Amino acid sequence: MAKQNHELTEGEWAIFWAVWENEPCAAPTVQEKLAGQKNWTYSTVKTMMDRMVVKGLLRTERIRNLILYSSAITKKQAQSGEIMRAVKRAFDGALTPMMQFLLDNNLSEEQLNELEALIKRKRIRSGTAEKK
Amino acid sequence: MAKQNHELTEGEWAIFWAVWENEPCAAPTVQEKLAGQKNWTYSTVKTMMDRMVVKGLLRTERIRNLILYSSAITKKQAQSGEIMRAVKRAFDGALTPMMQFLLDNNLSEEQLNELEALIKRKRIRSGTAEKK
DNA sequence: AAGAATGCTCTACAGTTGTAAAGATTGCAA
DNA sequence: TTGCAATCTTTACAACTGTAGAGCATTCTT
Repeated sequence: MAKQNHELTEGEWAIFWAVWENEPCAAPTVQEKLAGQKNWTYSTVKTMMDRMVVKGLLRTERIRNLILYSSAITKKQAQSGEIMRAVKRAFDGALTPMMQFLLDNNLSEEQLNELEALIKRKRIRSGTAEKK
Repeated sequence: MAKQNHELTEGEWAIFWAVWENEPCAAPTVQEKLAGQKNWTYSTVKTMMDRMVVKGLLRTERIRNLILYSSAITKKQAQSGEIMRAVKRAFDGALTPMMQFLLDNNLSEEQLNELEALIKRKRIRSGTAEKK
């Protein structure tokens, strides 16, 4: 499988979103899906995608004259990588301080409630007893 | 104040960590503090710092022959920006899905407990009643 | 078969980032 | 006062990223 810990650029993220929704898909498809959001020409999209293939982020499969691209990393991996990148840079690699920060600075009361509910639900799902 | 939403690079983060701990401080100081972690020469550090001044990330004050640097954004701002960047790219800008993701993928049982405790403590601190 | 579409390949270029050598300046010590 | 040490200034360069034009190949249409 593809090597972990790819730091995706802004452009790569945009392309991935389109690819994940449509893979396997051709470069023109990606360009169309992105139009409006990113006003990239076909050339631009194709160049970036080919670079991503070299980096091991996308895979290709040639069908006659058409080149189909697929992601070489899952959305989850990418999301996790992005979070890890933030944690590493901004919180010296420690997740809990980042959570603490979010709690203190970014979450509304409503989001706190939501979060608490998520924790409870997660405990139920995974059958873990709450520590008294 | 400095414009918000600076996307800091890896190198800029490294420099900021040193500056926040020592400001106002001279470039050689930063280089020394970073030695071991980043093996940058004085030239490298100085170049980056001067670029950061141009970008409005650092400020300078000249005392006779010495140039002292200070941060133009707080650690909090930078951390928040880094998180927002991750949320924007990897979670389409929505915080709660990111929290959900963390819960599901990155947090251990122990961290869940810790998190729950943090929420409770925060509620007490801010005097907000828990919604029943 | 010829032209139009469609998709691909090649090449290019400017801005940013990491990286640093070389030279200029200046202030202190002998 | 003369030279060394510390610091600053200038210049450079390669890799990466965003951006895209120009031309080539293939296939569809009439």
